[in-house]
Amino acid sequence: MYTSTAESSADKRRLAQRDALLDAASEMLVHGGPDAISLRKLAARIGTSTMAVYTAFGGKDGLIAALFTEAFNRLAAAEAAAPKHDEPLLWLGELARAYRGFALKNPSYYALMISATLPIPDSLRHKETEQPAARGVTQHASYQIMRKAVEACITDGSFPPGRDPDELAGALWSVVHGHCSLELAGFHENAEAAEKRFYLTTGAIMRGLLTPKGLEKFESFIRR
Amino acid sequence: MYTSTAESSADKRRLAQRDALLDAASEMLVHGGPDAISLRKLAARIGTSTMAVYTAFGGKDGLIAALFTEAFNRLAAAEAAAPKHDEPLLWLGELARAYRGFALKNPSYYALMISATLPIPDSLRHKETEQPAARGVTQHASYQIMRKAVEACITDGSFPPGRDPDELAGALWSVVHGHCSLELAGFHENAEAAEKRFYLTTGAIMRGLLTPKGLEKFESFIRR
DNA sequence: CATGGAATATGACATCGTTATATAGAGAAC
DNA sequence: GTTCTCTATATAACGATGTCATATTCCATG
Repeated sequence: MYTSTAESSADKRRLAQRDALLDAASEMLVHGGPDAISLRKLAARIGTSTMAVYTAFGGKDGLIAALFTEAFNRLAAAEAAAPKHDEPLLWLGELARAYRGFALKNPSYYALMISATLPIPDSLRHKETEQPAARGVTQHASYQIMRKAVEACITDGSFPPGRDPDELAGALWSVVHGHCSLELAGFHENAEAAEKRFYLTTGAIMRGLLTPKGLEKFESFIRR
Repeated sequence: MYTSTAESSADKRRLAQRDALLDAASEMLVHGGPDAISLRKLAARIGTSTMAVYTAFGGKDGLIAALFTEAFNRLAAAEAAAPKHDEPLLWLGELARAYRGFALKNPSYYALMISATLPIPDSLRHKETEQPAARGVTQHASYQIMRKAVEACITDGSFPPGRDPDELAGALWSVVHGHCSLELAGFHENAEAAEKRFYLTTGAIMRGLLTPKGLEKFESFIRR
């Protein structure tokens, strides 16, 4: 029973409604933000009752948690869709650009990812796993893609050899996330100024991490 | 009437209860996070009714907005309490350390500041001012202190002359905020690893922004 | 076809923010 | 000092929310 890979029609129906719930919740999230997700309205939208959310996700917290992983999956998809140049440095730049593009185009999803920063998110932490929300993000594809690009920059000689890829990727993640978080909050004057600052800040962290050789390449790419 | 600076006893009573409400709300925020703030429990705690919140703040949104500015005031106080060395670079380092210390010691307040990142925060934006929450933060003391340190580093020659202080301060703010946001979310393995990453990341952005002279000074400070 | 178990619908419950209305209370005017 | 007016407060109600208990329905299995 447990190891049965052949999905019965009941399982298919279950998964279908789970997807329907997730899609509708996603639509509500994108349209009105995290607070706009109401179980009653959600159930009414797909013509069922609120109990469906409990059987599929165990409650609203489970639904939010599912949307949380959905957010990271979409981020990973956006990064995977970024053009992958042969030049690792250019690839890394495209990944940063894709990250910001995702944040700007999906502010509600990004807000949901950020909201897990709360000390007591109640959405993912206090369930079976006591661990905070972002723990384990480094295992996710959204992070691993950036890590791969960083590794390529190390073997490329753009980043110092022997440097921990996670340290470098974590630093870049912090910078990109910090900028996008502030930009979405309205920190900058306007969109153009924010974009200028984005390249300025990401450029600065790169200059602080690159080898002389990598820096030379980087500068040549900048002034192309 | 309007220009009367002499506060009547009614005004004093009003301000006193406003402070009482804010203190109790702050306690609830620190204790249980933003979601733990209930107008009913808050009113019961100080022995009044929920209407007090409406007369003092206009509703829950106004209360949250007041807590939001309170958060920035506390951050500014933490930065002002940081030791101010004669050496601007060291001062800047103390400010970054103080920022992280505030975030780690006041996760609920920091979460409240972060929660304003939402596209529709409903707490500060849709009222009289349509502007997002973080707009105008650059006018606040918490930012201006860092800006002053950056300016000192420019006149000091550590940062390139003619560089826009707001660009530099904004970049540093992005980096420090990004790291703290991820650290509070549980991105890092443990506290020691997080601290190491903090100095690594902030060091990298500094290296990417400093002049050769400033970088030399910076390196000498690092290996002290 | 019959049956057992899971999914769902319904309704109740506690809680929340908000608001209308009534009451109390404090300062102003005489 | 008394009265009057206006503001603040208390109370209760309203709509909405998440959650859960119970009853019903539906479907797969024997």
